[in-house]
This record gives sequence, C-alpha cells and structure tokens, in this order.
Amino acid sequence: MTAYTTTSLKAELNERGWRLTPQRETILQIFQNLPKGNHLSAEDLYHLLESQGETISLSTIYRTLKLMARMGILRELELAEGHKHYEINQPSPYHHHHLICVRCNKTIEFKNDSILRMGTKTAKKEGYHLLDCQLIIHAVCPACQRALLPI
Amino acid sequence: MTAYTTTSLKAELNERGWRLTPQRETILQIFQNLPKGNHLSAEDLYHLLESQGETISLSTIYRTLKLMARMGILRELELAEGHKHYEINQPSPYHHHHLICVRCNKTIEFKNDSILRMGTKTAKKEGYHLLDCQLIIHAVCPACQRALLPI
DNA sequence: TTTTTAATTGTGTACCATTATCAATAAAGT
DNA sequence: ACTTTATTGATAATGGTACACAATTAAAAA
Ligand SMILES: [Mn+2]
Ligand SMILES: [Mn+2]
Ligand SMILES: [Zn+2]
Ligand SMILES: [Zn+2]
Repeated sequence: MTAYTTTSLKAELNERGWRLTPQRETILQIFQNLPKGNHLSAEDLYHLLESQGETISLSTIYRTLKLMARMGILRELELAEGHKHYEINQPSPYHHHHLICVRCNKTIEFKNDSILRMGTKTAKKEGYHLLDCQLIIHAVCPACQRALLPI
Repeated sequence: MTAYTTTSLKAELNERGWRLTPQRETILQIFQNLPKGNHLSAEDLYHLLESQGETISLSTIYRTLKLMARMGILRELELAEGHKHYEINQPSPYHHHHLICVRCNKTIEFKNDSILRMGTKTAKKEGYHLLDCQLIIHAVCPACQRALLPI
C-alpha cells in the first residue's frame, strides 16, 4: 500500500523474476490518474484504453488486474454487478470504504482510518501479510426504499 | 439482522406479497443450524440437501440465496474462489469479519463490534437501510509467504 | 552489443457460475 | 372450494474469466 512509480514497479517485478512490460506500465498509469471515486472493470479499462488509441488485449488486462491485485497495487472490489471493479490501493489519507445499494448498485465512498488500523492489527496478529482492507456495507439506498417491492 | 423463525420469515414474505414455500423454509433452517465458521456455496447447499434426502433444484437455490441476501437474512461472501458463499446474518455477539489469504483462500473469522457500530452509523447517516456490514481483509497467510513466488 | 532464456502477449477457445425462459405447480387470500 | 399469481423445476442461454499455444520481447548473460 505504497505509491508506485514505474521504477518501483519494475524493481518489485524483477525481484520476483517477472518483467515490466509497456502494458503493465500503461495500466498502472491509468489507475494512478483515475479520478477519485472511479472504479474500472476489465471491460471498462479495455474501452478506456481503446478510446486513447492504445490497445491491450482483454486477456492481458485480466491477467494484469489479477496480478496487481495480488501484489497489493490494486484493490479488487465486488460492487454487486456480477463483475469485479478495480481501483488503486492507497494508504491512509486516501484509503476509504464502500457503502453499496444492493438494488441499484449506487455506491458511496467513506473514510474511516480506525478500520484500517484494526484490519492491520488483525492481519499482523495472525501473521498475515496485508494486501487490502475494505469494509463493505450492503444496504438499500433512500431512492430504492421508496420504490418498494422489487426484491 | 434479527433471528428469523419460520413464522417471522412467512410474515415478512407475505408483507411484500411473497410466499413462504417448503424450499425457503428448508434453506433457512439449513443456515440456522450450520456450525459456526461454515460457508456454503450454491453447489454446497445443493449437495448438502441431496445428502439429507431432500432435493431443491439449483435454480431455486440460486434464487433463494439471492432473495435472502437481499432481505438481510443471509450474508453474501466473496471468499476469492470465483463463486459466492453464504452464511446466516446475525447481530452483535455472533457478528464477525473475514481475513482471507488470496493465494490459498484460507479464511479466518474475527470479531470486532466497533466495526459494525461504525458501519451502522455510516449507513444511517446516508439514509441507507443496512443489510450487511463486513470487513474483508485480503492478505497472504504465513504458509503462502514461505512458499514464495507463485503469484 | 549480441545472444540466450523464459516471461509475456494476443488470438482463439473453453469453462462454468449464474440467470433467463416457460409450462406446471401450489401458496394465500377470498 | 375457487381464483390469482408467485414459485418451482427443467432446460437453455449468458457472460465474465481462465486456458492453450505460438509469436514476442524483456532481462540477464556473454
Ligand atoms: Mn473506491
Ligand atoms: Mn463467516
Ligand atoms: Zn438503490
Ligand atoms: Zn495462504
């Protein structure tokens, strides 16, 4: 959960016998420059790149998203739509959580530093190496409460 | 997040114009009697019922799991295996969170009442009706840290 | 700089968890 | 009992994600 640069990404990849590719560098930059509150699915990322004239195959996108999540660079979010979303994983001043309406998928981000602290402590106590810590609140938003019945 | 009985389930279903069926009653009982720490996927539940001589179609199982999660009766858990798991949703003395190894999927449950309190407060502040509040810690377990490299 | 090694990519294909369809069934209210 | 319509079960369809493999290419060695 530290801020990555191209150089530090390359260093960490090489350390594990892996390689820094233009595709990986591009994807990291996309997420680093993504406006706060945006979350990208694999398809989202594919089309965003496409709209910028760059092309990275969907296979590589899926592989890279998974890789970076496993490295702790990206957060994998289940925003209740049948597919995963990703965002950059940043430490305390930017770290946040998600309040999700299970009916319309409206998502609100909120901050709470003590949750990250407690998560960090729990992981440490069990000897786990922390990658991501996210509180997910499943709920029904005001609008969906008023529009009654439909599940 | 209250304890359901067959009667209260029927009441809440009927109130919405829905029906209590034997299948729904059976599935609720399965989850209520499930030992602490167990999480069932749709397939798990299907085979568990099968082993008890009861049969509920996979379609109905998927529909019921989704329905009960939307009602706040069950918690929908993403335990990093490509399919969802479910457990009963209970209030404070039993409420807990999950620490998950992203490599081997080993999962540890832990309690922390202040997280539920903060989640409840956040939902209320935004006018959301709370269904579930779960802290997910993605990490690498001690065993997987020693077995280096593989993603 | 050139060579060597093997990680990575892109194309195509396969998988499989979950949802949709729809006729038959059966809760719930009258 | 009768009516209404939510629900079920069997089947097919969907779609997100992973896999296979030959062609590239990053990184280390020479
Ligand atoms: Mn976010
Ligand atoms: Mn649990
Ligand atoms: Zn909503
Ligand atoms: Zn592990």
